[in-house]
Amino acid sequence: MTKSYHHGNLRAALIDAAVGLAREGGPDAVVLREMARLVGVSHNAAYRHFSDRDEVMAEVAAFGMGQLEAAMRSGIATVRSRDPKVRARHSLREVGRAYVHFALENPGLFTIAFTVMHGEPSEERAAEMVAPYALLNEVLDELLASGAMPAKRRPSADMSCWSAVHGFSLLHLTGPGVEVPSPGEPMVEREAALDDLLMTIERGLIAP
Amino acid sequence: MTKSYHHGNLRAALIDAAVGLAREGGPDAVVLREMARLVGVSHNAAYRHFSDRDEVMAEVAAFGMGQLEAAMRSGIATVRSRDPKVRARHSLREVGRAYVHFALENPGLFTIAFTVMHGEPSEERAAEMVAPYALLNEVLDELLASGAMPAKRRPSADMSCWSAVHGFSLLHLTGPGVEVPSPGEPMVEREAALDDLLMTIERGLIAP
DNA sequence: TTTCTATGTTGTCACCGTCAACTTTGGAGA
DNA sequence: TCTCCAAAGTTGACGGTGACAACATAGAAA
Repeated sequence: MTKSYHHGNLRAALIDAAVGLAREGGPDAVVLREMARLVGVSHNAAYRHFSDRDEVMAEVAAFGMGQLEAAMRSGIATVRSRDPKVRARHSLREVGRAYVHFALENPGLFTIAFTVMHGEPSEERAAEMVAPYALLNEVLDELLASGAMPAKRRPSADMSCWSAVHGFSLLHLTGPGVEVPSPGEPMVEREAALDDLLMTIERGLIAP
Repeated sequence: MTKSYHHGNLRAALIDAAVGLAREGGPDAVVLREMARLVGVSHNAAYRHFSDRDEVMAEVAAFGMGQLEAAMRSGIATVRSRDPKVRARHSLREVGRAYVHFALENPGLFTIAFTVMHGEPSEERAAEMVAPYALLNEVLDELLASGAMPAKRRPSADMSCWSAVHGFSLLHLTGPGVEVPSPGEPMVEREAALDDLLMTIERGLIAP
């Protein structure tokens, strides 16, 4: 409460502001001075907590990855099937769907999460950044264990699935000629296209 | 030759410089003042030929799309098969491979080509921006005509294929945890993963 | 109570995109 | 051939940004 000279936990507040900016305007909207303004602190205050703008971006990216992972887990949690094969296949579909939905609903965060950052992150941070990828691999392991997918397909399956949903997301976010859907009809088409994509990948992994 | 006051075709020269900067440093490296410096003209000279930095970026993007389309055509041109079905399938693989290779070899151009631009482009420019997409559709039409792919798959096939190669490209350019390969061994793994991706999509489109 | 260091602040610099006002040039019309 | 004018390039300025350095303050440790 003491809003005197020392803020208390400025770092967290700044990250919060940065996430807000990121949500609204994407990477370019994350401006150190604007963060400071939002928190009610002078420009340069951030430099006591971050060495760099890049460090702030890394923080936002990590947050975004966390949110993405959570969304993917929620997607998996909706699967009701008991039969292992069916369950694994449905799980794969739902992580994919959740991935795309998150990207389309959180363009700014998603974009920043997948923006290169040159600094070497900590061990823990590195793990955080690949959590969604790790989760996908869990689902694929389940698919393999259920016997639904030939073993030889497993090694490259992660990259294939990830590529598909990642590409679909980005094309709909920044692709040329891909109509930006105002909420309504186009959403339906987009969902249909997503369904087809997910089924195509699934067939590709499972077909003999 | 007359390098006096009037340059002659400054616009083209500036675009040239912009493309060079884009190649080396990606979007952020395209700096109006640096372009002017490279061409040997004062800052602000560009404003006689472009209304905006965005307009320059649009020009670079269009150039990149052109290069991408050319690369894809070259890929198709390598296909030797005569049998329609085989030929169509190989063409699909090779456009995909060319797409990814272009992206990985021209990160800056590729990135800018897929960067949103808010202004309404001309009719002609719009066509230029979707040329790679149009080319993919040609190949898919061929695949359909050859009878290799069920007709009901055709409508969403474009998005599925495009998503896959686009995602693969971007994940390898900016993905977290995807090791940046110095020329050598990792390239081989990457090519193997790409092969598997292309085959997975192909199976997904063709499997009954 | 004193002091010392974390944390914020003020001031400054270089760079960028953009606007406005000025200058030069080469070609169209007399 | 001469004149003049619009197109093309220049100079100068403004606000905004990330970063650095020097200074100020609070709050805990001594």
